[in-house]
Parts: sequence; structure tokens; C-alpha cells
Amino acid sequence: MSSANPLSRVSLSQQIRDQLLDRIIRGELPPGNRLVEMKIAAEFSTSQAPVREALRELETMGVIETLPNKGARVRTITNEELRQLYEVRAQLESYATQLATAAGAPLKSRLKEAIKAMKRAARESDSTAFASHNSAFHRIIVEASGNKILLDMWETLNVQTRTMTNVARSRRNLMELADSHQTLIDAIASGDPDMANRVAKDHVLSNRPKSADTSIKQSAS
Amino acid sequence: MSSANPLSRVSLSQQIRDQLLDRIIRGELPPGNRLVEMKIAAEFSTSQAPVREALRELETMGVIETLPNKGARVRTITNEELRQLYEVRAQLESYATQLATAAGAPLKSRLKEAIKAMKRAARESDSTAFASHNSAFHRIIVEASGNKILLDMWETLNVQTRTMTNVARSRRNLMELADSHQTLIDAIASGDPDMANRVAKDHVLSNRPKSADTSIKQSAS
DNA sequence: CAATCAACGATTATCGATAATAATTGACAC
DNA sequence: GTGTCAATTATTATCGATAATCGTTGATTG
Repeated sequence: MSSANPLSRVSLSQQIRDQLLDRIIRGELPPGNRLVEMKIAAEFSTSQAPVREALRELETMGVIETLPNKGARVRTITNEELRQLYEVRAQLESYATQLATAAGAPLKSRLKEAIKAMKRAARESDSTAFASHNSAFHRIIVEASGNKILLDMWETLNVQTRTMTNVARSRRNLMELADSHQTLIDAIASGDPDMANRVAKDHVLSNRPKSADTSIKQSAS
Repeated sequence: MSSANPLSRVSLSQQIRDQLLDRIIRGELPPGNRLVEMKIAAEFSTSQAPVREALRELETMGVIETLPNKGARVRTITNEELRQLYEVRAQLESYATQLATAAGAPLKSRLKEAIKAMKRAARESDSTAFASHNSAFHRIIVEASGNKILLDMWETLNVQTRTMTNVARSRRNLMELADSHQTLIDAIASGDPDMANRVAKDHVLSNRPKSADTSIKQSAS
């Protein structure tokens, strides 16, 4: 590792944060799981301090929760919170999709590639890979909006969504879900911002987990 | 401080984080300002570790930025980023305002109180107090949406907005700005979600700082 | 005077130790 | 068997020290 390369200057705390985050997203550390500082430190052969720093970041991201003197757990998101999360996500993604109608031609082919990857994962009944490609599909759209703040916020919601939706799905279910993304591509390609906005909102809200679907909403969506 | 009271169990790092955040918001630590760990530790009569933890949280919040081995600065938000921020904020607040049309009667009087506080600050040419009451006004609406995720995200944007808008304004300017909030109350009281949505979006976008107003937008707002 | 380099001081990142708090375990009484 | 209490262990939160990195300053050279 050359010290002239900025990429090599990744602090231990960042590495620990990223690895814990990855495990949480992949379901290896499910909600409720205890995160014990000294054990994590031993695993990473480091002292406690960088671990504490990593946990502070993860907590600020909303991925874990801690109580004073009682340590950290992977955060469990209630059904109500998940419902709220999907509603906000629908607002952000519909706006992003609306803006993405103005993006250039490469967007469409990139989205098609992402659907292919989703279908590949579906054929292999690989829910984790599917979730990853599904996220990538949506991320491409949000990136195409050109709004970095939007992307940052979307990423935050995405992480929180994925910790709670590590559920194995049938191959058929995954294939249908992959197919449902084609309507988003068509909407963006139509160049009609308002229509794209509505299609994206419908897509997000209709694809939320059942557990986030149980509350009765009072206002029109 | 009784140890039986959970409120007393506030870690040093949290206290440091909160105080630094408050100073940043009030403009006492303006964008670009250096945050030196050992100096902050000396000021708070503590060791370096809680300071580092506090800074990790502030960075994850997007309020400060650090480079490896080079320390922390209050983050400077570019004009382009501020523009993007206001656009996202417009989306979130318009949705919140739409949802708030279903809230009960106490909302309206609370909002009126917030306008009064704004006007009081305007008469005293107290820009900092004005900004605080302005934020409170909008926070009341977002809280009334009943969506906690929305509130968390809005708070994030609010903090970032306030670090970049610590500009003294004339008394007349502040009074006009305070007055402009009445249309939001009227819109919410109308009970019409769509109209409230539009009015809120217009309000946010028309009240952004000039520096966030210079880019030409391609898509229709 | 400008450029270069070495020395020094400032600061960051992590270490290992310590104090405080919480959880667990075992002994004892009823 | 249940409840209580004390001792022990586990864990968190912070301390002070140390190593590594960076920025500044002063000396030297052309």
C-alpha cells in the first residue's frame, strides 16, 4: 500500500463501520443482535476506540441503537416505522424519477442491465444478490436525478430498508418483482416527468413488505 | 443529578456533540472553521476520545467534514448543493404539509404562536432568534405529518441549511418573511392536501437564499 | 530572493489501562 | 421452589500515553 495513494488512508474505524454495515445489510447481523465492543475489537485485532467510533457512526446512520452503559444492538425497525419509511421513500424516488426523465440515453441501458442482474439472481433464488441488484437499479435512477442530497437521503433509507427486509422469497416472486421494474424504465423513457413521478411512487408503495402495509392511511396517497 | 434519572446518563461525547452542533447552527463556528480535537478536549476538560466520538457523529450528520490525518472542519456547503438541498426540502415539506391538513385544531394556533415569535425576533432585528423560530414553525408542520422518518430527514436538512444561512437580514426583510408563513397556515386550514402541497413547495423554493437560486433548472418544478 | 530540506511542534489515530456500570452467578433464608 | 443479596464477571466510557502524519519554521544553497 503506497502512502501516496489517498485510497490507502482508510482509518480502522471506517473499515470496521463498513464491514459491520455490510453484515447488517446482508442479514448476518439481524435486528436485535448485540454488538459488543471488546469482541468486535478482538475480531478486528484492534483496540476498543476505533470500534466505538464506528458504532457512533452506525448509530447516527440509524442502523444500530445504543443505551448508555448498556451497549449497542442492531436496530429493530417497527412495522409502523417501516410504513413511514416507504412513504418517504416513495416521495424521494418519485421526485428522482421525475428528474431522471431528463437524463441521457445511457440511463436506460444501465437500468436494463440491472434488471438482467435481478433476473439472474431470481433464477438462482439468491435473495441477497437480488436485493443488492434491486437497490442498484433504484440507485441508478436517483443518481440520474443529479441531486446529491437526494442520493444521500435515499441511501440512508435504503440501508434501513434492507436491514428489515432480509426475507427469502420464492423464485417466482423474485422474477415478478424484477419484471415490475420495466414500467419504471418505460416511464423515464417517455420523457413525461409527471407520469414518471406517479409510476415511481406506485412502484415503491406497491412493493413494500406486507408488514409495512398494515396501517390504514387517512390521507390520499 | 440522581443516577436513577435516565436523563442524567448523557455521555460526554453526546454533550460535546450537542454543544458543537449548537455553535455551528448559531454561526459561532462558521463553515470552514477548524475543529481541533485536543483543543476541544481541553475546553471540555476531557480526554480526546469523547471528542473524536462526537466528531464522528457530526460528520455522519453531514455537518462537518474530515480528511484522514488532517482533522475536521465545519462543512462548507456549495451553492449547488444548497440549491439541491432546497429542492429536496421542498419535496419533503410539501408532503408533510399535505399530510398536516389532516391534523387537528391545535396545529393552527401553534403555528400562529410561531409566527408571533418570528415577528418579535424581526422587530428586534435578531436574525438568530428569527431563524430558530422559523425552523420551529416548519418543524411543527413536519411533526404534524405524523411521520417520524420524515421529521428525522427534515431535521438533517434543517441543520445543514442553517449552517449556511447565518446572514443578518433587515428588519423589513424578516417581517416580510414572517408574514409569508401565513399562507401555509391558510393552506393547511383549507383541508385541501394537494393545494397545501403546492403552497408549501412554493414557499420553500421562494424563500431559499439567493446563492441557492443561481442555477438554471432544466426540469419543471 | 526563491527553492529546498531538515528539524520541530501540532495534531491525528490508536493503544492499553482504569474506573464505573450492568449482568450473571452462587449462597442463603424462608 | 422463590426471593434476596453479595460477589464476580462482563462490558462500557474515559483516561493518559504513544506512534504516525502533517504543517510550520528556520537554515542553507544557488
